[in-house]
Amino acid sequence: MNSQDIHHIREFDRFYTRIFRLTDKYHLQTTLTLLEARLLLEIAENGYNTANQLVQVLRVDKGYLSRILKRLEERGLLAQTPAELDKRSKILSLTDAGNEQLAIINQRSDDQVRSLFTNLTGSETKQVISAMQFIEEHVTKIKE
Amino acid sequence: MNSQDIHHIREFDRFYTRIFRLTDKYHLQTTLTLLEARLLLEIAENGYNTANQLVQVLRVDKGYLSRILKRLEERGLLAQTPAELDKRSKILSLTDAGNEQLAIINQRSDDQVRSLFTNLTGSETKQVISAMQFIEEHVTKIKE
DNA sequence: CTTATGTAGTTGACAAAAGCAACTAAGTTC
DNA sequence: GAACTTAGTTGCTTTTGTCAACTACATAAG
Repeated sequence: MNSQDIHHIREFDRFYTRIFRLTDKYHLQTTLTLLEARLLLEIAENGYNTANQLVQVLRVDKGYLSRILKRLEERGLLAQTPAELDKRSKILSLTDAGNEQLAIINQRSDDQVRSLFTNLTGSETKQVISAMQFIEEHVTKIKE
Repeated sequence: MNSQDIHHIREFDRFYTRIFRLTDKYHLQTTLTLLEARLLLEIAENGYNTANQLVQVLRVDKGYLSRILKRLEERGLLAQTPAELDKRSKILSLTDAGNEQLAIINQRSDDQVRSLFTNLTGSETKQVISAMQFIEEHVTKIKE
């Protein structure tokens, strides 16, 4: 891999964080932080249902996470029920209110993605998505 | 744009931030934060040489930035010389020590990019880069 | 010229986010 | 059942980021 290649990739990285950081604002106009929103999503849609799993996948400090989860619970968005198998851990799930919040966030996030692509034709959009999938499939091969 | 499309794009977004966040650590093993490293880069390589320009391009609070620049100056990495044209502003430039730090960061960052791609063949790498460039060219059309 | 208005950067006060380490309670190993 | 590991909690601290007020300079209008 030559230095031109590396240059292109780092260039893309800066581009990406600049442009798509807009998408990071999807939690605005709700009362949730970015991380809180992401937690709801991971719990409800990606099946991560213990604090420990979330620590692994989001690489966040467990103490910090513990507090955030407590806050979400206090706000009635999250339920933490003691696990039967392993009494040290708690099973996380969204309450109805939590699911509603998540739906709002998803809606807003979808809107923002849509607005990022409004200037593209249908076929350009398809090509961008193909490009994304190509990157995803190939770069995922990596061990962490 | 249909909901499948949106799903793919959001999926890519999560993928990207998860994988490439590794790259965000390029400042590690130096004493610089991510933002500090980025500032050095923008000043030395992208020609942004006033605090105000950096505020625009990186979208950071000017008070916060002011403090960070002061810290970089105190550490001998940055020089701030009063501008002749507009005495309110200061022209930013890296000291030799600052350029050395930046070189280290660039080296490290390059290494990390390289390691992200070690499992790809040469032609796969080329294709990933093409995909990145396609995304970059098309999604940049957007007004902010 | 001088008054009004705008701009670049600084500073203080504060709030939110994140990290670290010690701890509890429950599981695991041998 | 003693030694060790693991899931989550709590107290303490640092880092990061926000906001508003302020200074010094710049620019435009009368």
